[in-house]
Amino acid sequence: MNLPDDASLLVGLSAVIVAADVEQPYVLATRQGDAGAGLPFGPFDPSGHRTFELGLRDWVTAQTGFELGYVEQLYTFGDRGRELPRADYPNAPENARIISIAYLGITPERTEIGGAFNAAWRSWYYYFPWEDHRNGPPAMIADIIEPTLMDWAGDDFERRDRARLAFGLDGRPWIEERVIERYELLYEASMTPESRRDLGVTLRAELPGEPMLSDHRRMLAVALSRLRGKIKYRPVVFEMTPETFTLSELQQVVESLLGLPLHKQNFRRAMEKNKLVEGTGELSSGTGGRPAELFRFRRETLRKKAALGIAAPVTRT
Amino acid sequence: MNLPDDASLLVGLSAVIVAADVEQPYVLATRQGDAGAGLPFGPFDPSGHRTFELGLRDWVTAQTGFELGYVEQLYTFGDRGRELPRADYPNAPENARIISIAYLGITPERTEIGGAFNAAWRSWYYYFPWEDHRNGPPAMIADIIEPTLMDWAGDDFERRDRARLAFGLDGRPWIEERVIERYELLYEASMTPESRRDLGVTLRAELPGEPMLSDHRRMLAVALSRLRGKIKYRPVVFEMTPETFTLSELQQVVESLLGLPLHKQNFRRAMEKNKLVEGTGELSSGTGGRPAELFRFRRETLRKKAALGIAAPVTRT
DNA sequence: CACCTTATACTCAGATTGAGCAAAAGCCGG
DNA sequence: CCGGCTTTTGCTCAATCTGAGTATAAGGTG
Repeated sequence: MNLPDDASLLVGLSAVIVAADVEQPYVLATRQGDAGAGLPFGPFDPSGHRTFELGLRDWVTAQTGFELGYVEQLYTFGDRGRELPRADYPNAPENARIISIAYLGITPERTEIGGAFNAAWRSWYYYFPWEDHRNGPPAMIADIIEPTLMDWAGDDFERRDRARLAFGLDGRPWIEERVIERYELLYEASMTPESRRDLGVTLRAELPGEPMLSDHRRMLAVALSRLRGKIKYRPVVFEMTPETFTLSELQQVVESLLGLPLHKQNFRRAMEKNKLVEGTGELSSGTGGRPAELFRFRRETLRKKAALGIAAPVTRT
Repeated sequence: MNLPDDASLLVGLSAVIVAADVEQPYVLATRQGDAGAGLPFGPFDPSGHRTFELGLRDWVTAQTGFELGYVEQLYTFGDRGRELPRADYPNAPENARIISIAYLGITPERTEIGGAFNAAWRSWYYYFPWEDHRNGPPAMIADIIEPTLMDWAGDDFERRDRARLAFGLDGRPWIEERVIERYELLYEASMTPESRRDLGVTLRAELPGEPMLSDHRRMLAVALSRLRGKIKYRPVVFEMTPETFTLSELQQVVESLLGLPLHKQNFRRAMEKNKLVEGTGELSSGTGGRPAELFRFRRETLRKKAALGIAAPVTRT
C-alpha cells in the first residue's frame, strides 16, 4: 500500500475568479485558443508556498496583476484521465497523475489584465447559456436540450428523471444551483464538445455554449453552483459590488448571478428587514426615472444570524 | 515556477466516518494511542485508484471491513507543518509536504470493527464537549471558556468579538454550525493540547475534550460543521437512521447531530409538511408511553425542492 | 384501575412571503 | 411648463409558516 516515492503525482492550483456587474456575471479565462480557454492555473510549489491560498494569491497576482479579495477552496479534482498541462510540468513522466485543487476567488471589479496570459473576462453564460433564466427559460432548453435528452434517455426511467430534475422539465421547478448536474448530464448525453474530445463520441446535437480546456468547464460549474447556493446564506454579493450602489443595481447583480428575475418590491423589503444594507442619504441620478438612494453594505450585520434552514425548529425556553 | 519532479509532495486520503443513534453522534477513530487517536487515513495510490472516492472506499473497507454509504469530499489540507505519517511513507524525504484530501462518509450503523487497526466509535462530544447543547450550554462555557477567552483577548476588540460570535456570549445566539471557528479559537487561545503540542505554548486553561493526532481534530470540526449545515437542506439524516423509526427517534438523532433540543410538536409538523417521511402503519412498543407509529424515509420527495434561502424572492409570473 | 409516560392532535398569535396597486420624483419632448 | 415616461419607493392583503402552548389518546405498571 505504500507508494513508490516518485514524481508521478503532480499537484496544481486552479482558480475560478469571478466578478459581476449589473449586466453579467464574469469569469476570468486564460490561454484562449482554438480548443477553448482555460482557467488560471499554476503548479503548487511546496517549498515556496506555506498554504494553498497564499500560493494561489501569489501567482494570480503574478499572472494577472491584481489582488484577489475573497477566496475559498472549492474542490479537489483527481480522477484518472485528467489532462496534464505539459507546459507547466515539462519533466513529468508520461502517465503522471495530476491533481488540481480548485479555488473560488472574487474581485470587486473587472480590472484590466495584462495581455501576457491572453486572459479575458467572459460572461458565465458564454460557457453555460442554458443557465440564464432572467428572461425566462432560454429557448434552447425546449428546442434542443429537452428533446435530445429524452432521445438519449430512451425509456430508461432513471435517465428521464435525472433530466427532468436537472432542467426543470414537465412542470418541475428550475433550481438554479443544479449547475453541475446539468453540465454532467449534457456531457454524458454527448451534447458538449468535451464529450467528443474526451470520449470520442459524435455529438447528439449542436448546443450553444463554449467548451473549455481539460475539465475546466466542470470546475466552473462547481464554482457557479457554490456561489449560487452561498449567496443565499452568506453576503458574498458584496464582494462584487462597488462601495455604494442602488437597490436596483444590487438586485440586478444578484439576478445576473442567479440567472433569475427577482421581485423588486420584495427584494427591497428583504434587504430592509435583514439590515444587510444601509442608505447613505445620497441619491443616484441617471437611473432614467426617479433617482434612487445609494446604499452600502453593513458589515456589522454579519454577526447576527446564520442561515435559515428547512426543518430545525429549536426550542427556546 | 516549474517544480522539481521529486517526491517531496505526498498525497493521502483521510476519512471522517460518522454514524449516529438516539443518544450520540459517532465518529470512527483509529490508532488510539497516548497522544490521542487519529482519523482513518491511507496514502492515495494513483496507479491503483481511478478516483479519490474509489480509493477511499477501498481502504476503508480494507481497514475496517465495512462499506461506506454516502460519501462526499470535505476539504483538502496542505499547510506547511502538517505532520507526516511516517509509517505510511517510509521513504519520503525529511521535509516532504503532505497533502490530505478529507472525505466525509456516513454509515447507517456502527458496525463492529476488527480490532486490527485499533479502531473504535467515539461520540463527537468526546472530542468537542462544548458542542453538545442538548441540555443547554455546557457549564464549561461559562466556567472555563468564556473567562479564559476574555483573558486571552484582553482589550483586543477583534478577539473579544470573535469569541462572542463563536460561542454565543453576551446574549448572542449559539450557532451550531460554527464548530470550526470555535475549535480554532480554542487552539489559538492555547486551550487545547494541540496548541501545546504544535506551538509549544503552555495551556491557558485545562479544557475537557480529547485531542487527536496531527490536525485531525480540525478535520473533524470541518466535518461536523458541514454535516450540521447540510442536515438542514439535504436529508442526510436518513443515511444514519435504520429503515424504520419513530418520529421521536428521528428527532433524537437530529438533536444528537445538531447538539440542540428541538420542539417536539413542531418537529413533527415540519416532517409532515415537507413529506420527507411516511407512516408504515406499524406501531413501535416499548416507548415507555403510548406506542408510536413507525415511519420510513420517502425518497421520492427529494426531487421536489432545493434549499430554502435567506433573500431570493423569485418572481413567478 | 389510578397514574405515569410518551405520542399525537389542535389552537392561536405573530411573523414571513408572494403578489400587486399606487404615489413620488426625476427627465424629456413639445 | 406640462403631460407622459420611467424608475423608485411605500403600502396593502391574503396565504402560509413559525413558535409556543394546551389538550387528548393510548400504551405500561403498581
